[in-house]
Amino acid sequence: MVKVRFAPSPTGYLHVGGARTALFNWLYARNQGGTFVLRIEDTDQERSTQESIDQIVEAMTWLGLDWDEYYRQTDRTDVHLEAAKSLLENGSAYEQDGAWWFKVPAGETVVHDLLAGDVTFNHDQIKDFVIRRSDGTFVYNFVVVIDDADMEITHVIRGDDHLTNTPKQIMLYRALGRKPPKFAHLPMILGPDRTRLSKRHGVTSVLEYRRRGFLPEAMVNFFARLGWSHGDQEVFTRDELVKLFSLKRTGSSAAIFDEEKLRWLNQQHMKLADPSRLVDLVRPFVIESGQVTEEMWNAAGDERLTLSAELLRHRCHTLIDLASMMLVLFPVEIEVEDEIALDDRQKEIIASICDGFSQALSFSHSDVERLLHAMLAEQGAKLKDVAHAIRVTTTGRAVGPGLYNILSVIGSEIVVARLRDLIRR
RNA sequence: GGUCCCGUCGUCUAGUGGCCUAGGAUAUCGGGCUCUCAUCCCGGCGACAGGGGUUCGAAUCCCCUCGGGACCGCCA
Repeated sequence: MVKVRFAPSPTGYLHVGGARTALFNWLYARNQGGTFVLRIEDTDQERSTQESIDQIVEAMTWLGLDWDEYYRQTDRTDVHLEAAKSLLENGSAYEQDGAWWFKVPAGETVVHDLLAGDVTFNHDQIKDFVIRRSDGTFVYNFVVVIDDADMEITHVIRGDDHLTNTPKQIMLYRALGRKPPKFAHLPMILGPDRTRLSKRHGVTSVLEYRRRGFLPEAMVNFFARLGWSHGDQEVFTRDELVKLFSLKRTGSSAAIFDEEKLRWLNQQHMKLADPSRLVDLVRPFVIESGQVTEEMWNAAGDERLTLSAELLRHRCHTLIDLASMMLVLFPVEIEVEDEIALDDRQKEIIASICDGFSQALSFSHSDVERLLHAMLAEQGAKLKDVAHAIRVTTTGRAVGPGLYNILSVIGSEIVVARLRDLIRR
């Protein structure tokens, strides 16, 4: 039975490196039908905050990484103390200046890593280390071993910044008479300058990506492909990842976080998403614009919103892009990106189109097409003569979906209002 | 500095001795489609860090060099 854990320290938000580690643990557990534990490593009293815990939980929940068991390390102090005492008693540890130190024995330790292979560490290079601070609290390298052993974690999957800690931990397992778990050290995620990813590389907070309009399934897909692969496939649903995931298919070299590919992947998942879910997801972004009220949103009509989301999602990479495009559906003053000046002839044509539109009983894609062409024929004009002016006036932009489609979802009332406004100017 | 890990197109990767004049994706450039843009389709550019071996044959195995990263804390 597989049991894995993700063990973040609550000293800040969940960053993309941590999320990737969490995901690989979660995928492994779900693929194997095992157990996934979330364990908050809050033994650093100075820097741990409840706010960080809340943020981590929220980010994990957003990504859909659900856990089967939850612990806080500081809740387990009694267990840690018991174990530390036993090390003192059996001579594996000693007290000095109020702190308890683990005595590193002579010899060497081989880490049998599932990803890195066998890595040998000579104990000459490893100094005695503190397991219990003089203030009575315990340090990471110690509690991680006690907890992993106690919770019967079978596989420790974590970033390879922990690889050189591993021999210390294996020594502790031995001194405690416990069997070490299997280890798999994941390559790190680096910034574009190939150094450890940090805040100076821009956005590293998972929840920040939510704010920037990314879909959780796109993030999950992207993180999975940082290190793991399955042939030539790039786009995976969550279920596919669970089904296909394997540590054997995981590489061992560091990867750079490339937002361009994430943006592309986000678009792929927006195209895969159920349109009505997309509407639900984009809603807060539209409201956040400040131009559309809850009432206006509710009055817009689900069908219109769904149709427009389907129409527009091919043209955007994030929910923010989609939200800004959907603004044109509402009776708001739209920002026109380039000024349209009509000659008298064009005014005449558009006025006639407005007349046609305003009498329409229904305004479907084919209604718009029929009406538009009827009016153009009457005026002896071509679509090309006024298409650009109509598009820019009704949507604010020179580019967008097919004209019939976009006019149809905007609706005759708003379309006519915007066009008449143009003629008057 | 010591120890350890890593090194295929700009980026993510496929590749586990012959299927590789190295495949896919992204980005980028060009073409097609379209009222426009996007999607989509077609095509171009673009990599085995370097040097030695081993072998009939090496991106793949070995050694050295170089480059990058991590750890070396009473942080995790």
